[in-house]
Amino acid sequence: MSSQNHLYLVDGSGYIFRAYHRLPPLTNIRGEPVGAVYGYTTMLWKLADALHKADGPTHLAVILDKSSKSFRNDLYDQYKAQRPPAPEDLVPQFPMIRDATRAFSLPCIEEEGFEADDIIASYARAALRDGWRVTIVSSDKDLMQLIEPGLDMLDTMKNERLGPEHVIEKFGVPPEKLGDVLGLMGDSVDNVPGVPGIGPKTASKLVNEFGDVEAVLAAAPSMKPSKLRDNLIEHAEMARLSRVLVALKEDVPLPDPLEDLAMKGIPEAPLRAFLEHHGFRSLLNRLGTVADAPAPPPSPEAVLPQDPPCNVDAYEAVDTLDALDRWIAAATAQGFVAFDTETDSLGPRSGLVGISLALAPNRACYIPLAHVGGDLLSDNPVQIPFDAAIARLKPLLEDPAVLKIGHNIKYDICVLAAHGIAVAPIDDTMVMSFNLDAGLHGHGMDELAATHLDHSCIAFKDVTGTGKNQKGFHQIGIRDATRYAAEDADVTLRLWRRLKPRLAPEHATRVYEMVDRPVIPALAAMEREGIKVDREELARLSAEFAGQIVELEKEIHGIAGTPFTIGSPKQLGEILFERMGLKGGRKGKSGVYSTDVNELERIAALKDGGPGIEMARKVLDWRQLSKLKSTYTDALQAEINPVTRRVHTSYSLTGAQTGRLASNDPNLQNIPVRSETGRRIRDAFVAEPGNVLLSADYSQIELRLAAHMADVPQLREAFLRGDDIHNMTAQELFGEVNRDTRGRAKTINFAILYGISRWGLAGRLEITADDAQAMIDRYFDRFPGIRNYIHETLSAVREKGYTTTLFGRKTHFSRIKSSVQHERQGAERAAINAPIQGTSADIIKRAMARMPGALRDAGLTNVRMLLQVHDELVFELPEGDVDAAKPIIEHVMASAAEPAIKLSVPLGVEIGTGKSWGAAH
DNA sequence: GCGGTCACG
DNA sequence: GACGTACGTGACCGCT
Repeated sequence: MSSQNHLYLVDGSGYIFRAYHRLPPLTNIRGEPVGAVYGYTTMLWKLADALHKADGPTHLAVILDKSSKSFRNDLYDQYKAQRPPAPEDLVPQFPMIRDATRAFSLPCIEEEGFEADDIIASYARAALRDGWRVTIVSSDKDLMQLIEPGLDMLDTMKNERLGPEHVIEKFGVPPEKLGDVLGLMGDSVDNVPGVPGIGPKTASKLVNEFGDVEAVLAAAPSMKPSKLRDNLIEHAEMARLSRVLVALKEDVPLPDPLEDLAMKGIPEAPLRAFLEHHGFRSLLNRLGTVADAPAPPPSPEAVLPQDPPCNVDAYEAVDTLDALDRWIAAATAQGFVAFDTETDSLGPRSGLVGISLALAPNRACYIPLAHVGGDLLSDNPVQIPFDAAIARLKPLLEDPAVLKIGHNIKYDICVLAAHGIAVAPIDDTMVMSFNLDAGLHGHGMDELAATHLDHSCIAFKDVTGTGKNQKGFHQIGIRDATRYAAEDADVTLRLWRRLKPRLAPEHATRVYEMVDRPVIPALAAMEREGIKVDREELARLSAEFAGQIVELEKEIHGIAGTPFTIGSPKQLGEILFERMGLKGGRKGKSGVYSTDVNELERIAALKDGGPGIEMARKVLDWRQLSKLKSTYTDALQAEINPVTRRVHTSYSLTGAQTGRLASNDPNLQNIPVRSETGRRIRDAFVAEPGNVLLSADYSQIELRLAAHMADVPQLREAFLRGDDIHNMTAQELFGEVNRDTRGRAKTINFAILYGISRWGLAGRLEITADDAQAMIDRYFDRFPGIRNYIHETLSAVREKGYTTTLFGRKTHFSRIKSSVQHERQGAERAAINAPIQGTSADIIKRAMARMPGALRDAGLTNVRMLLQVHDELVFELPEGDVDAAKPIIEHVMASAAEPAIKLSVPLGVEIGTGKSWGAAH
């Protein structure tokens, strides 16, 4: 190894902005936001660890921006003028960045009047003059101008070194010409103007042709007449100014001499103090022995020793049956394998294109099965015959002794089911993450890789492109496909090694193994099955609605006295409240008048509203019909799968923080039912000839759970007797039962489930806040268990940061300690609701997981579960099976909590059948 | 990409 | 005294 000095210059400000946007919003043990600081600390550690290693630093400094003003503001007063202020949960992290740097005993350099980029450039120039090597830790494009022999850049998030070839690839010019390209194209983030109409492509073309900005401007008059020519001439001065603004100043006086930046290794004491201050526990582990302490909550990061970084060039493209057999044998011997399927499109009925496997970090492969396209001949044309590969993979994927690990494995189960493979047993890292960290961050693979592995995955878009030129994965060359696909399996395996050991100590095993994992195969089957939709019926409705919409439009424009876009809240608000002069328009924070249902209904009920009353009524009708047409009758026709001729939704297990499912593409959980017109859409969801649809729904499940969880004897006994619960509440609260008191009691019952506020209740019941408060007090006096439940739920969430359901599902509420009142209050209401909504979700998931087996055991092999709508399950079955299926379905649903949980209230299930979903209700 | 609106439990 | 007003979702639209 040479004794050459190697200076690392860390662009600290750039790093934290990037870390802030890429990493989840973690908080430390005191609830302070530290996501960016955590990322920054691990990054510094990595650098400090590499001291004296090949390519590692011998000298290092962190450079920060001291103030927002620099000499560039004197050149151009608009420089960085429209930059938004830093996000409020990032601001307090800036001083912590300095603390972190000091904890490593590293110099932190900032100078008034200069930007970090200029200081970095000046240090870099000085070091190069002395014959040192230089690495700039940043991914800022301005700094890329500095790249030259002996100076490179390092992107620690992508673990990528950037040399001149990177600049050429990205900007089409070598680093020394980059300033000219940046000057011409400008930079909207820094508010550097550049020349209008010139982006990276045009800029690099011009610079390559003419040399630099001055030469381009000089050549402009002789170009062929075009907008480009005009812009170059008209904005020549802006181009010259921009060229100066993007140039880096390389002669800033150095605050500390180069020699003072020498690294001394990682000093233990200050670093330990810093890590303990923030509770970065796994980093403390890395430091060595941890002081004896009662087991603190495990930190969100890794517990295992660091794995080697992902090496996408280490992955194998499997091109022979022998090679495939070797991978299968190794997986079988090991007893677990992470895998991922690649398909030609999204959705539960997509076509299989290839499969990747991972056995250990960097030990992963991709098995291309259905790639096509001419350029493959030069890449890797050899693919194993599809059927032969499937035949070999099936025993592995079905082997009860080999655990198959996927990230969102429901998708892979769907795809493989099309080829007769029933994947089992399974683990799912996405669901694990959800069961551990719901409410803290998302659970997509890219985000988890960044959080837990400090790794940035190859983006799907970077492989396939976007927009109209986007390719299907089957059109991707096998070399690129292997890098992407095998990396996904590798990352899944790495995530599994981090997340699986956390389940038991963090008490997430129960919900994972008893609720969420078991429901995956049932959901996959439902998605594959789909539901039949009567296209002709939808088309009839679309046409009918279209006619009515046109009529209403004419009438509305007539009342307004001018045509306008009714669907634009902005235009509608101006018509109503300015042109028509209606009073009481409320403007939201965006300055647009509110025109929502409440507002329009208020206008429609005005005594002196004049033409406004007609207007409001017609707009309400127009809105309803437009919504039904665009979202349902039009969109659903397009969702009918041409092969199965049914509609296949996709359920997200991690979409709702409370543990509910979410349905998308299309959403079949919000098909209209409340309005008469909307209900006609449910009649288009039908059974095949000879079959019927069966709808089974839990009656009042959330109120029943509240009665159990909050221990309210009157509610419990009312449910045991089978009484009408809202009547009972009305009797308790108002002493008499009639339509009015029952309606108010119902509103209050729901308000309780949602976390009540007197203001909210007052708004709903149209009474004063004082009266609402009196009603809430009375409710709590009659049902003191509810008051206790709310109190205990809030104490627990404030202390632990999360709520739990009866099955142990956690939902984290990081805003529960927010200093912003409405954020905190919002979190409190959500936390009151989460255990109830979440337990209900747990129960129906358990029913769904058991349903296929229960039906099979009863010999009902033609009964298919199709849909879940939170408290309702929809089945399709032969007419003749209805009588046999009803008691099975009823029993599975009613007993779904057992034996894990014994509820003190019965779960009521109501069942209906009919030829259509509408008729089954 | 965001806010407004509205469909559901 | 201002703030904004019930919990959880997803899709579509207009607008930038």
